[in-house]
Amino acid sequence: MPYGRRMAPRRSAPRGSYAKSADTRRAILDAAIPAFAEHGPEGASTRGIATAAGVNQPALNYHFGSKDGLYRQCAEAIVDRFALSMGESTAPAVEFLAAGGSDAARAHALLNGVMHGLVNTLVASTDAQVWSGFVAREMHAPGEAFAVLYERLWQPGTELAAQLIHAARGRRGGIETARLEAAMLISNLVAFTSGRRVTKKIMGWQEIGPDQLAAVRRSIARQVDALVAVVPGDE
Amino acid sequence: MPYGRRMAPRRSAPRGSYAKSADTRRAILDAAIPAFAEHGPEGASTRGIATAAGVNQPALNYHFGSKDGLYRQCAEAIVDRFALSMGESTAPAVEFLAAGGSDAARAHALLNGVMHGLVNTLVASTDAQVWSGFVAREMHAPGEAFAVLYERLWQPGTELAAQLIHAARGRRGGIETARLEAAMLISNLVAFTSGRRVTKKIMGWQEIGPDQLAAVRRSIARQVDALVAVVPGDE
DNA sequence: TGACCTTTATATCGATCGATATAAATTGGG
DNA sequence: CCCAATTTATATCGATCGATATAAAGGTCA
Repeated sequence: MPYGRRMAPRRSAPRGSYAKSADTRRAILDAAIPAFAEHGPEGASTRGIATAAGVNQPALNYHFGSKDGLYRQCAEAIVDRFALSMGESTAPAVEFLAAGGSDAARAHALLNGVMHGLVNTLVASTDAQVWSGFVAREMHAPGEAFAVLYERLWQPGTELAAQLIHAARGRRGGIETARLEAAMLISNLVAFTSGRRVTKKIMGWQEIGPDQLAAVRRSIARQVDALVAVVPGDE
Repeated sequence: MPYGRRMAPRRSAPRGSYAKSADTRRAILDAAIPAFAEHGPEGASTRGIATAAGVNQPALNYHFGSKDGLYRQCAEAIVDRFALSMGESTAPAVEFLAAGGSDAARAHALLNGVMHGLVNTLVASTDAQVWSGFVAREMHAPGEAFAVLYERLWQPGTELAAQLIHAARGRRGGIETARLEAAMLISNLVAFTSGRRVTKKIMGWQEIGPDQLAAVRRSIARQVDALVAVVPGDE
């Protein structure tokens, strides 16, 4: 029986050097992420994703095992790409905190840098507009990807901002309050990710260009300044 | 042919006094809203909604015409309930603005009142946890309900907050900036609606009780104070 | 109470879903 | 170049989807 041998579906990239396979996987992921973002894990159809990716439908099961497996890999891919985009602005902040840095002014500057990078990644880039639908859905209705997004995105991101707020206050005031304020500070930006369409309509913006980005950065910087200036409990 | 006469499905409440029908409609809506919120308009099944509502599946088509018709009515119901919950805190603010009020301190107080009401409605109430999934999804992936939510929820809500910010600044600074800041101020609260699960996990909160609510209100009030204290362009 | 309208329940249709058995084509190591 | 492993393509399965035709029950008012 020379042909027709059945194979167990793969769950990870092959060891061999079949280069084409990696391209197919990438094409499927690039089609699946916007599909899941728009229609959700239940509403998106494997046939639709396959057509958009230019492959046939069983290719999804072959490369990712199942629809849920593909969904999980989409989450991993989103986190990887987000981390890649944020690395430049978070690396010095992580280094500063790991060294136990206590220079409040430097912490303040690093916090501004991280938020600047976050605005670039989430507001200026068009990729994040696709990711945000995926991420927002998983946040409200936890599914197969919740653990990945929490451990690698939400928790470390919020904690980094919280530590920087705390350090910028000279380590005065509670870290719990700093965490809450970090979560709310980051939440501001959903007005330009998930809520981008509504915000543009309300603001009468045709697009989010340099002028609009500058306005967003000004508003964020003002919030950071106000946040750092007040030590909770001291008021 | 005494039985089996076919009827055109209804699209609105019947004129007569068949009281039971209103109960059925309400039961279907109360089952449909969380179903749509969790699984989306495509992922939620009419059979699942019917079972949860304690009715049979064709009842949905009979009372709401179609799945899309039910989805639209869910949006209307959510906006109605939201408006009912917010009326107490928005009414005096609307009145103040309609009268062309120019007392900046009063505008500041009214803005605090509106945000206080918003925290009560979105963070303290459990209903909003269900609504938020519905609303957030429609915000990112506009569907049958986008127009209703925009015209009756997002646009007037943001505009009210923007006008109050502007008035609290003594009408100095641009109204556009106030609109942007209003949108971002309100966005803060998604950390406790769509993002409630993640925020609770990050904060280590078992529940959002009086202490947690007070912390949220403090943080919002500080943001409002900082917002009003700075007139954009004057810095 | 009887005629009529409204509402609920049953059965079923065609379409589409995710998954898989199977076959064919492609690729890389010897 | 050839054999074996990998990847892609075809066909089809059972399950579930939204919708509707039809039947039965419940309510209203003369």
